[in-house]
Amino acid sequence: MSAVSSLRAPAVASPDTEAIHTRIAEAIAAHRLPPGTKLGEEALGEIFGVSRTKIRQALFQLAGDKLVTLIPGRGAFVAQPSVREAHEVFEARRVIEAAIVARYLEVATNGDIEALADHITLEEQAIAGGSAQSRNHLLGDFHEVIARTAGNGVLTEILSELVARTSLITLFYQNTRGAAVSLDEHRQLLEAFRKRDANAAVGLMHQHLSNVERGLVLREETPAGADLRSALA
Amino acid sequence: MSAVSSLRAPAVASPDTEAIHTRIAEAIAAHRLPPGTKLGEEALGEIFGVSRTKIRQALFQLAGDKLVTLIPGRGAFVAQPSVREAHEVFEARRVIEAAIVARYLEVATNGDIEALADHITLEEQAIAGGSAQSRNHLLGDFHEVIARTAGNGVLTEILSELVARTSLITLFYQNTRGAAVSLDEHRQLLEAFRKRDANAAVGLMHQHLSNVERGLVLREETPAGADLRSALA
DNA sequence: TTGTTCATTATTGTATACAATTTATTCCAC
DNA sequence: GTGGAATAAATTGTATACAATAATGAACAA
Repeated sequence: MSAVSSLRAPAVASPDTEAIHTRIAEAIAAHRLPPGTKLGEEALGEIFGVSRTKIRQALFQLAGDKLVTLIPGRGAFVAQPSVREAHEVFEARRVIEAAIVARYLEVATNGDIEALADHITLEEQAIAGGSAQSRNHLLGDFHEVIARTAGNGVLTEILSELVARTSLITLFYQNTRGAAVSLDEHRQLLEAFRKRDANAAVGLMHQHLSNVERGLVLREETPAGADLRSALA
Repeated sequence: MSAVSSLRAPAVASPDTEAIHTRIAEAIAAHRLPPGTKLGEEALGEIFGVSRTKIRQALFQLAGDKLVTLIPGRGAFVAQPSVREAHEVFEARRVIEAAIVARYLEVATNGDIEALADHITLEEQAIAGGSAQSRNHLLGDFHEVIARTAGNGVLTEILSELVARTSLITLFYQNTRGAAVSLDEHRQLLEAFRKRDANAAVGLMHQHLSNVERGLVLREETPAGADLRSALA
C-alpha cells in the first residue's frame, strides 16, 4: 500500500477544498504521509473523488502551512523540514507558548484546569493502549487546548500551525524520548496550573519544549525512507 | 477609477501565482485596496493578463494570510478585521516582537544597528516628503528588518503576516496618531539598541505597539467607505 | 412610491482539454 | 553490461467550457 492510498475516499458527496486541505494536513500530522512523499494531483483527485482543480487549491494552502513543498514543474511533496527550521519552530513555540501559559493562568477557571486534567487522562490511556497516532495527536492537542482557553485566536491559530510542523519534525528527526516523558511534563504543568503558579508554569513549558527539541536526532542528511529519488536529485 | 483597477497589468510575460499573490498583498497593505473591496476573479484576471485559474489560487493563498475573506458563492473581499481580531493581532505582535528584540540584541552587530539607523533616515524622508503609502510601508518594514536580523526565519515570517494584517487594521480603524510619533518611538528604540540595553528595548517595543493600538478608533460598525453593498447585506 | 416575484444577467465552482515540462523507457554505441 | 541520447509516457501548468449559484433589474400589485 502506497503512502498516499492511506487517505480514504469520502462516503458520497464530493468534499470541498477546505475539507481536502484538512484531511491531508491531518494525514501529514498523524504521520500517515511521511516527509518526502510525492503528492500526485491525479492520485489525490482519484482518492477524494474530485478533479485536480480542487486538489491543486488544497496543495497551495498546504504549502502556505509549510506542510507541503511545491517544486515548480515537479509537483507537491510532504515537507522535509531542515535542521535550522526545526530549531526555529521550537524557539518560536517557546516564545509563543510562554506567553500563552501566562495568559492562561490569568483567565482559566478551575473548570478549565480540570478539563486539562481530563485531557491528560486521555493521554494516559492512549499511551497505555492506543495507537502511536492517537498518542501523538493528543500530546500535541494538549498545547492547543491551553492556547484556546488563553483566548487569543490569532496566537492559537499560529500555534496550531507550529504544532503541525512540530509533528512533521518529530517524525523526520525521530525523537528518542518516549511519549511517557512528555506526559509526565504535562502533569507537572497541570500541577503548576492548579497552584496558579505562573512563574513555575512558564518555566515548565519552556523546559518541556526544550526537552522535546533535545530529544530529536538532528542530522543533516535526509533519511532514505520515503522517496529516494527526490533525496538524490 | 475602481479600487481594483489601481493594480497595474505587468509588462509582458504572464505572472505566476506567487507574483499575483504578492502584488495583491502589497496593494492591500499599501491601502490601495481598502477593506471590503470586492476582488472579482474575472476583473483581476484581466488586469494581470491571466485566466481565473491563477487568480483563484492567489486568492486562496491570500485568504490563508487573512488579508482576504472568501465567502462561498459570493467571492473574495479584502478582509475587514473585527475589533477582537485587531486586539489579538497587537497582543500577538507584542509577544513575538518582545522576543525578537531580545534576540536582536544578542546577535546584532554594530553594523546591523547602524543599518537600522539608515532605515530610520528613510522614514524621516518619507514623512517629510514621501507618499502616505511609502511612509506606511517603511514604518512596518522597520519591524521586519529587526526580525530578519534576529535570525529566526519562522518568527520573521509570522511577523510579516502580522505586520500586513496590522496595515489593514490601521486603515480600517483609522489611526489618529501621526506617523511622526511612531518615528520618534523607532528612534528611542534605536538608542536602546545602541546602548545595548535589552530591558529598555523590550519595554520600548512593547509600549510602541500598545501606543499604536491605543491610537486606533475601534468601533464595531463597518465604515461606509469601501463597499456599501457588502456593508449592508 | 414601496415592496415582491420572476426573468435575466453576471459570477463563482468545478471539470476537462490541451500545452509544456519532467520523468521513464528504449535503443544504440562503446 | 554501462552510459548516454532519443523517444515515449506521465505529470504539471494553464486556459477554457459548462454547471450551479448569486446578484441584478423589470414587471406588477399594493
